[in-house]
Amino acid sequence: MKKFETHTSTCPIVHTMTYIGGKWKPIILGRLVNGAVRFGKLAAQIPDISRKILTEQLKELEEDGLIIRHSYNEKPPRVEYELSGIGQTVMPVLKAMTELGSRMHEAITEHKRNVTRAH
Amino acid sequence: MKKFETHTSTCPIVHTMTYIGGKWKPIILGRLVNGAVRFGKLAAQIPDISRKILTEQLKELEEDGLIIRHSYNEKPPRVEYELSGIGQTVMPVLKAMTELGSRMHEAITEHKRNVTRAH
DNA sequence: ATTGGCAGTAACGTTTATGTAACTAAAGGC
DNA sequence: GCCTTTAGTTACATAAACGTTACTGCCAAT
Repeated sequence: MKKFETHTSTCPIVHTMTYIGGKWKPIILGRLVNGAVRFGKLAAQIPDISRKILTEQLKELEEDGLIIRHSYNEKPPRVEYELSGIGQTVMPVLKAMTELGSRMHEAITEHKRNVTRAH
Repeated sequence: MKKFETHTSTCPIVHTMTYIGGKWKPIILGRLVNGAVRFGKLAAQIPDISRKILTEQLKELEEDGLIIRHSYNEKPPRVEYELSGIGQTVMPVLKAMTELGSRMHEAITEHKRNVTRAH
């Protein structure tokens, strides 16, 4: 997503989109609500995300302070990601998105079926 | 945003992102919560969106059934957009995003200042 | 000696999203 | 006749986002 000009804007929704508006970020954050998760487990649980994109998104989330990266100096390596204090504050949005998703998907699917049938 | 493979996914957050995950969609929907708004007013109220993008996004929202387009046959033309029933169900998400945005922006700004100072 | 697992990185290519500028129609005012 | 207004459209261009493939280091097990 092309960056907003955050400094120009005062709209709170613009701010929210700036930090968690990426295609994958809400999904990644949603996987972390139950505690720290390893890199490999994230990659396995999120369908169709490439490791490169996952790495990039995690790095951005870390730079913004939404998540914390724990790197254990072991072989083979072990790296875990967990929500920070700031990251926890996103949970109400994730919760609302979770509650909305399935119902809205059904409603829209039916809406489109009706539109198609109408012609 | 590249489309998700919605049919493959069962994650509600993925569904939500599919329909309102675009850069501008939550912002547009946020402008409609207080009733129908004309095209030109939307363009004026949303900073930095081009008319072309606004048109496209409105068309997508209409196809998904989130908003309703009212076109009055006048000269010069008048077109208004308003939230549909499905569109109303998005409001909890918009509300959560609104409440989160400003506070998160401040928190992240301070976080980054600290990181920079630490070196 | 070879293989496997983990958490990446590098180089490269494609696709979407977004942006700019110019243009349209048709009525009303000057 | 000419200008203004509204809600777009068209053609063109760029910038992000996203993806694939191949590669790395290091230890343990086979």
